[in-house]
Amino acid sequence: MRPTAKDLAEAAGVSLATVDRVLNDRPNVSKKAVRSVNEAIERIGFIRNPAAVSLARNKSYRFRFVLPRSGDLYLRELSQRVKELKAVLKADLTEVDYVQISVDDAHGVAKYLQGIDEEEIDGVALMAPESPQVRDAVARLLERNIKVVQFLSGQEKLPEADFVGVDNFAAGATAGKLIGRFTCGKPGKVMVVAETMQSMDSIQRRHGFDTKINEQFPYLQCLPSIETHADEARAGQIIPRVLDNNRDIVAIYVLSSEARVPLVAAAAKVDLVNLVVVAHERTPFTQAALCDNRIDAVIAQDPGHAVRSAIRIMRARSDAREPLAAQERIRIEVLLKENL
Amino acid sequence: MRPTAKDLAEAAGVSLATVDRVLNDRPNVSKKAVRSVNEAIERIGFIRNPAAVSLARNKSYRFRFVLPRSGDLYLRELSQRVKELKAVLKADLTEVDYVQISVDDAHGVAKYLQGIDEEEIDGVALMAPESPQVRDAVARLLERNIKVVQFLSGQEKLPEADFVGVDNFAAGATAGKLIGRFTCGKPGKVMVVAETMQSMDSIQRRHGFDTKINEQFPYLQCLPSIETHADEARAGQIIPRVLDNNRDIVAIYVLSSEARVPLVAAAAKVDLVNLVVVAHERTPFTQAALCDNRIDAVIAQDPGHAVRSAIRIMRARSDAREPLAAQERIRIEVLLKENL
DNA sequence: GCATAACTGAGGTACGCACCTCAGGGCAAG
DNA sequence: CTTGCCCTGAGGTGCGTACCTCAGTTATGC
Repeated sequence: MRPTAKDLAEAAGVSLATVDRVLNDRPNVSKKAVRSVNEAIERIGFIRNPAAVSLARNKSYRFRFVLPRSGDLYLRELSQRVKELKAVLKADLTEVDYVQISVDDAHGVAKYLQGIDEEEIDGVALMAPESPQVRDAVARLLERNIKVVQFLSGQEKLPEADFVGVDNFAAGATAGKLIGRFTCGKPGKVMVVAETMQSMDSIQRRHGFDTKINEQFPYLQCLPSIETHADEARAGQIIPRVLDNNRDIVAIYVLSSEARVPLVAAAAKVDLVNLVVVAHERTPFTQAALCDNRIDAVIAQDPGHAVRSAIRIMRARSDAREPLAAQERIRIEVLLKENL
Repeated sequence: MRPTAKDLAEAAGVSLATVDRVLNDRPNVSKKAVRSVNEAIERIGFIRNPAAVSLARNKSYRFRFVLPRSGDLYLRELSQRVKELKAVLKADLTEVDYVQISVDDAHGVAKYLQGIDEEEIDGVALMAPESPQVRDAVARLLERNIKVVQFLSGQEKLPEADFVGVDNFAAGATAGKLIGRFTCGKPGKVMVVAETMQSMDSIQRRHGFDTKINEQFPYLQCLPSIETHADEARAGQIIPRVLDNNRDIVAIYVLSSEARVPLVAAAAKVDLVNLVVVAHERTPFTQAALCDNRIDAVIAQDPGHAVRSAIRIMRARSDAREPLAAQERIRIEVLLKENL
């Protein structure tokens, strides 16, 4: 039979009340009592019954995902995953929702975060770019005991908040490796497209990419990053122009999470099937493009995993538990047509 | 406030006892009562509090992983993951252990399964090759209400039991794609090494591999599968001989889960760095070999995910719930040096 | 040695549900 | 009509923990 708190009290030679005080860090316990209880825990292998804890506390969790307003297909995937989990998690006393705000306006983000009521929200998963204001707002959330997870996006990692997402340097290097090997030693230029090079993710991906290419495939020449600013018209102008001016482009690397706009723009000028194309994130577009060989490989981080992981981490933090690091590492997935 | 069973009784116009009978499928309830309760559930959005259910039932889960006795590094990874989860899951009233038996002896496997006591074990995750005897034994386990998960290994999938693992045809095709693209159009032979071609996984991987190569890289010639039977001495003899007889080998595909033995044998004759090498499963060996370029890519299924998934499925089945299919799909991972 | 603070134990209630008993009502077959 | 069966409600107990009160005990400072 699994030992209960009562057994623990007996084994430690104290009362149930004292056991309770020790287990829940209540004041007015002597060091001696703490010691004897802790020792008894080890000795008899006491483990709190989480179901009973949950029932007695009768506490529920309310988490919010703060996502960018702008965005295309990948963002839709993310919000879709949150919605799906919403239904599932209701059973577990966990309420999840999401909002979309303009993350480019750091001041607005900070203001939004400040407006979050700690009586209503226990944790926030924040997908927003780095800025001093946001850093500050996050720090203040933590002060108010609202757990924060830095979600996918590229703040400089705050040591106080958990991070869910991949190592973007490695992701870029992986893209570089694939482009290098898939181009088979053929010299030429590589077009690199981003939404913006302001964000930490883009910088890190680009850095990993360049490092890999320079080191191992020096006959490939990477062009400066094209920034679309998520503007379809702008992309439709610039990208064909670059393709025109560089007839020896052999590969395209789209390092932003949204590949549709730039690749549709590029397809107006060249047949993507004849180029090596690597993009990020699995979306209906990239998946279809993989299938008909317009894209050769996709570097992805599973949005479902990411959302679940963020929730598990916020829950653990709310319970003052350590999350299981091993389980929460998000993998850099390499998707080919064959392993979709 | 979240509605409780009491609220539900009120809303349905019946007593708590009847609500209980409906919720737990007890006998002696009129169809009318069932209807009005179910309708009230929808109406007020009643959801059982799982913590209270767990506490009241005071039930615990005991699951067993049945793994092969033979095996090298990947098997060690698997058992390691089981051990790790053992400690974590104790908190959740879930006992997990594993045994290793000689899975080649179908009769022995069947006998072992038959000997499992349904009073002691609620679920079995079975990693063993297909055979009529094993199929039969699994069916009898299910009859005794012991949940069964077909774990990673290649039975023909029993429709009654859940399966955790990857699509091995797709895994083989992925390996074929990588070898095809990494060899860059250079004609030559491909050495294919397996432990045995008796098992369903091997057959499917080989089939996927051949299909891909024939379809897209016909200038590559795949040699017949070499079977090592996990015998180091045998591998040390055959593999160098094949390499000697086929000087135009440009790639090696190790389709078994254990890559160490065949690749060490091959390395005695050739420098793996100069060949395209694709293997399966992340182990200390494959990881090190990726790092120093002896292996170009590894096709992997994360053993930690697989173990956790099997446990979640067995738990869901024990609770007569449907597992969440979307979460339990095991990905075919492509590992390069860069995204380890 | 006395006041005060720090500690301890006994006992209770609550959480939401599962599972049990038992009494009584309705209904059909004989 | 009775007998028996199906159905229903009322009420209780227990699961293991959190959290509360209050009386009583032991150290601490002065």
